[in-house]
Amino acid sequence: MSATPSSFSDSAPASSGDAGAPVAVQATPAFSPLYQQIKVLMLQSLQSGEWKPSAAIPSEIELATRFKVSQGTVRKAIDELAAENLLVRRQGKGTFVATHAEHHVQYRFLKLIPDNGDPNSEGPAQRRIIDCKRCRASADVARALALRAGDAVLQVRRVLSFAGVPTILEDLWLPAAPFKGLTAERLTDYDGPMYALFETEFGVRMVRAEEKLRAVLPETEQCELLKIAPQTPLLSVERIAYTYNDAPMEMRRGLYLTNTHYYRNALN
Amino acid sequence: MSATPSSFSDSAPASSGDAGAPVAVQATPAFSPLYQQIKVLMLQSLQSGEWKPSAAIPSEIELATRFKVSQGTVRKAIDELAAENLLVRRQGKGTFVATHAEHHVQYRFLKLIPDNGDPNSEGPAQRRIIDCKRCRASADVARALALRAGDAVLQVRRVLSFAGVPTILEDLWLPAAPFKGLTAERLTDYDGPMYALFETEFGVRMVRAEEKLRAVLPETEQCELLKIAPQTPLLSVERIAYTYNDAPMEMRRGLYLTNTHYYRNALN
DNA sequence: CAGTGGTCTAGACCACTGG
DNA sequence: CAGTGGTCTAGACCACTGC
Repeated sequence: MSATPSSFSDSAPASSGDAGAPVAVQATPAFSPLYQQIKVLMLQSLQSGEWKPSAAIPSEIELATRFKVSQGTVRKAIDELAAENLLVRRQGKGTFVATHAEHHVQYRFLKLIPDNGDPNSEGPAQRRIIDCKRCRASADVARALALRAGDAVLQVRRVLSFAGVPTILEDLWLPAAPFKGLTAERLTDYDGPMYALFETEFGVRMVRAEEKLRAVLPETEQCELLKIAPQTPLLSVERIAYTYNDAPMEMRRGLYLTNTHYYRNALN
Repeated sequence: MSATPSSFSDSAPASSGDAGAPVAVQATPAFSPLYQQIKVLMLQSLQSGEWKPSAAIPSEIELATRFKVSQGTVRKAIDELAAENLLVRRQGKGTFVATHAEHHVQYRFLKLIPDNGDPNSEGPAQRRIIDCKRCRASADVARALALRAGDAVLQVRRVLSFAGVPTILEDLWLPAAPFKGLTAERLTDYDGPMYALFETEFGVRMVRAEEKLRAVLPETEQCELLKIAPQTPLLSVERIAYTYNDAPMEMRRGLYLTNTHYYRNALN
């Protein structure tokens, strides 16, 4: 390495000392370590589709020569991307783009667990799509998805059952543009997590999500769909899921029956 | 470095398989990288109290010479401990033992947030200790705390209010032995998070926790304490908190009013 | 066996903190 | 200014995978 590691990004040196005036605040000196810059480049490769879900990315040595840095530096970049669940390292095999399919746990973002604590004990959930229609975004949905109120969105409603017992009622909203062509039929026919379908069919990869939980009482229509008595308390889970660049791509509201299941959370 | 890095640690393999049988599974070849071994040593220093909460630990160079490894190796050990929130790195100053006190966020484990999303907007919670008594562990509590049913435990009940509105009703159980001398008065007088008091007064540091969430309806006594109407749905939060070595040290059951607050969770 | 990620080292230099 | 954590390098070697 002969080139200076600081890369571009610093045009005029700002003549730090200057004189005369207080020169305002000069917030961040905008120093970014090399591995962070490389992380950004790798994120672009992910986002652009150069590296596709479940595929292997180039080896560390290859990336090191491509970016003209040492192996240790790309390693640190990969480490961070792996910590964010964007990449998966497999010793002896390579580094792979994370995916919602083939992920040993069926639903990575679903934290509802049967009382015995073992998500595998009851087998895969039965999914029933109730509705999938195109409509206009309400103010709430628009805000969540960073759209304008009235923009076209897709609304999906479904019920998940475990061991034949309806347990989750979900409504979800998607921006219409990226999901053009999504129908109830495709949702029903697809065998696997919905987010896996989004990856393979629409090229939209959900990277992280935030949930807001509340205890609520159901409305009568919801009682019918879940086949429960009125006044049964339900766990309301409102989720916003993000793709790369923190762009919101899904808003979802689930009602969870917590008689035989619970929402598990780990605090660190 | 002259010594082999693999260290001791493999005396009698516990003869897990027992006799006659097919020799069992021979799980791990028991290879442990150097930095993991050092991490264990550092954990011992934390657990033994050699390094106290909020104090600085020795510098990386100092630790490197003490453990006779390179700085990079202790660095990796510290990195992991920092990722687990056991240590806090501060560039230019040193590495410090994490603590529940002086942590800019008042309650590190409390995920209930006001609707506006800003935990600071309503100031500190008002705490009212209702009860603190010594009693015998029920089967549930005993299992959670790894005790025997009937063992002595302390039971605390309290109410947290925000802006004068009762919002959280909590019952919590502690093993009596480590918390000998805990009284309602000390709980009331102490100004700061309860876990901070546990650190300074009893040398018990809570390291992580697991929560199980459900939606429930309150009993009449609970309605009175929270000053709510019957049939108000509440978020039930059952927590088990662990100290070092994954030893459970607290079982807690909270009832959260989610009219003006929500439980926030981030999924990665 | 070759190729991949994982560990470890030694040393140079940078950025931040505080006296 | 000295001391701390943070970055970066180059190279050696180890552990794991699959052919």
